[in-house]
Amino acid sequence: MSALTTKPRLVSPNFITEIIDEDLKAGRYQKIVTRFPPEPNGYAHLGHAIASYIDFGIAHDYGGECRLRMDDTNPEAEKAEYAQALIADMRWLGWDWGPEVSYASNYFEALYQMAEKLILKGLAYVDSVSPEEMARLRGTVDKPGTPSPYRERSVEENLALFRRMRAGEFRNGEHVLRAKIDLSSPNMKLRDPVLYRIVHAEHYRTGKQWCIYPSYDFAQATTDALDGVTHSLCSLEFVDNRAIYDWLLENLRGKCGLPAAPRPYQYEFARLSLEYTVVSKRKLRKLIDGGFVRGWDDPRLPTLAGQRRRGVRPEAIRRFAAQVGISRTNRTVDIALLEGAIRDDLNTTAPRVMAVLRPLRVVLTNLSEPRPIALPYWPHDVIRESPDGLVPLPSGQRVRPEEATRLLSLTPTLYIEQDDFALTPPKGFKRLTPGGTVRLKMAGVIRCDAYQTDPEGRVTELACTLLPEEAKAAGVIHWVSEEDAVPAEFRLYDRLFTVPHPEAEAKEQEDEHETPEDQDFLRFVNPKSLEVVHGYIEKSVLGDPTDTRYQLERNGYFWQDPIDSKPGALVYNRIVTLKDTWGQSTRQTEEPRAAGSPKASRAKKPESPASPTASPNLSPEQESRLQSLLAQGVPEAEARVLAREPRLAEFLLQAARSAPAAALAHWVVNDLAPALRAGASGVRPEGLAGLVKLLESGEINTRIAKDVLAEAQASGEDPVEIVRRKGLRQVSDEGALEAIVDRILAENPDKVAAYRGGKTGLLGFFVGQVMRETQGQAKPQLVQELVSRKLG
RNA sequence: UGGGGCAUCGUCUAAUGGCAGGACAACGGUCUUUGGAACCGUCGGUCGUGGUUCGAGUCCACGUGCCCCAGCCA
Repeated sequence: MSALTTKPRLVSPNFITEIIDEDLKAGRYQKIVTRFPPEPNGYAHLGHAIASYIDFGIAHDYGGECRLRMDDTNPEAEKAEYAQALIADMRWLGWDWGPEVSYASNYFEALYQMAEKLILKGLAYVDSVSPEEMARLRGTVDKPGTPSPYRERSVEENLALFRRMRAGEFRNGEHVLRAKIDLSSPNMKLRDPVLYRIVHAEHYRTGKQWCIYPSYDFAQATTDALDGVTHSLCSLEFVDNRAIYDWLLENLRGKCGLPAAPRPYQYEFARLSLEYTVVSKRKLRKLIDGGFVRGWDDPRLPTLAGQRRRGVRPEAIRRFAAQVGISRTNRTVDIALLEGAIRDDLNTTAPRVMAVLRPLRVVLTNLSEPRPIALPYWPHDVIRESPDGLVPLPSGQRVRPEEATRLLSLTPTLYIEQDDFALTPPKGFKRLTPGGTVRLKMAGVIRCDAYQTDPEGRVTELACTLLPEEAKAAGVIHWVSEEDAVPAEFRLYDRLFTVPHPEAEAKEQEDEHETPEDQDFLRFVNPKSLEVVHGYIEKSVLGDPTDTRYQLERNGYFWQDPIDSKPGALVYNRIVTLKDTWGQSTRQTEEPRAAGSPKASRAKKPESPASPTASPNLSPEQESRLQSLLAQGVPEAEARVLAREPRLAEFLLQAARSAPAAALAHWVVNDLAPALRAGASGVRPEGLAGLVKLLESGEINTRIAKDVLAEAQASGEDPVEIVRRKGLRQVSDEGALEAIVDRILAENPDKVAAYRGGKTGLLGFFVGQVMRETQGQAKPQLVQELVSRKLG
């Protein structure tokens, strides 16, 4: 807890931190250790960023550690290049994993020993059927698997075979090592999963030292344990694999150098997808190979390399990750959330300078000589909100606001944006028009007196007059003097796809046209995802560090492309646009947000008009049980549930020997059922009956009964005994309750006013307060009556 | 189809059984030498049907929808 107060927490509380809190409280672990285990088979993308944020962030929040581990168990897919890139990306994000990167491949020998241990214990066997045969024998989701003829090999034979596998005596696919678990398990993952397979391939780290490699399941569990991981967080598609994870660790703990306790446990969270892009490595590769983008670091890609090259700062990505948080719900994040995080980050870190992307030449007819102008790097609001009153120069040096300027000059010829002049302005246009005026930012108001056009009618040059300072102008535009103008290329990036969910969209089409290949998502690539224009940027930037991010006023955030930009040939990437409320209203309804979102297909109102009281059909036996229950006064809703579940009905019947069945039924169905089904209820029928009698007599209230029952289920103590031991009793003394009600009302004058103002939902709040105050013992009906009477 | 997971404003996400709140988006306004930022406001939600309860987004039942699992990938 003390660690939390020193640094702000990165990950907001969630279902996993709840588990951690409990584990820590129970003393199960001294220190939290998590891990981020990417496979080095491609470049990290925003999905990795989110996952790493959760793994590293939670470790950070608990003052624990997070290991960065290369999950390199498949030599055919992995490369040193990818591992290096992954490490660089994680470092860029700012994560700290201590001095060493962990590698699954470092543990190959230890893992091998554990596999032999499993063989020795008769828990693993060498199978020698073909892959096709194994698939056939595994059965299907509704047919159990059948044992392979090799399943009952002796320990000696298995051991000998496994050692020969390691020695390289067999070809790929001839044998595998399998865990002997359960071939008829409804969980397909448990049907004797493969632990080791033969792969004659060169591993980027271990070379040809090995020709057998551990599978994902075997490696995850074992390397987690070896790394000292306490909480192993992974994504939701591995929920079924957790059973293997637990099986392995339960059988391996205390052996082969693994501690008997504590051991790591796996917890899963949802991955997220992002609109207007794809993240699967296969699809990214298709975009690259198909020439749609220029490489893994193309600024349009969701790869971290791409985002970095685009100019996005790691702070922005972390901000984004913090916002999307962590959950178990499949989600597709609105791209605006990412863009917002990037803008927020840059707004206070990127100095403002001017550049004209699509230049239109302007001649000031009444300006004879250059006029020097000191332009501030920062707008008023950033200056005002600066915590220390200082503001950075592009060099990073913090200075007083009045010193944060650069010197430019207004000259008789200059450039403005083509878009900032309109011959026939749309309604609401606040820029320059023939005969109209506009203010040049920090330089003065001009009036357009004349314009020249080319043969096609395009405006090529404006003749303007510089007006006195008091002149009125509708808007303010940016500009660059010819004398200060440095030519530059500007790369304007837009979304990579024209639809928010290219994969879903492609899938739908596939269903319709039976397209054989899954190439269809490529049809939605946005042909205008990159627009290159040539314009001018003010020369002040020449003296700045090349990695300076700027806001080019009114144009968006930019920085120099770290690879293509050269001193004589500047290239700027647009990191993100500015929010453009004008453009939005003008652009009018273009893309009516294509359907195809995963949620769009979620039937909002499925509406089953058929049967309002849809109850499943009962077998004759269940039907007769139902009738007998009804005869004993059990309400129909409960009776139906009980009729279908003999175990519950039996419990009720036993309890009903000493209390009325009608009063018992809902307790059995609503409160006890889950534990009863699992055969793990600590409450016996007589216990429930006793409790219900107390309730019926008015000695206790439902609140108390519920709490006591929950406690009894967990501890096995008799509920009536708990009531007695704790001295629980319903308080229905009106005078006593009234005093408490009065106090609660007096303590919350604002809520009282709100209630009287019509916010009647607050009744529950007041009752809740009184219930809390009396530790659940007040008679709620009475409290409710008192509260509404007093507020009435 | 067997097993598993999930369901809260358009999107993301909160709410020990007790005020359905926040962020993004949208819309409107204030302010602004950026049609930016900031500030204020508006719009808008518990998948459905029953049940338990003084009180249900939360517990129970039955539905509905989406996702994952039948690689010697991870």
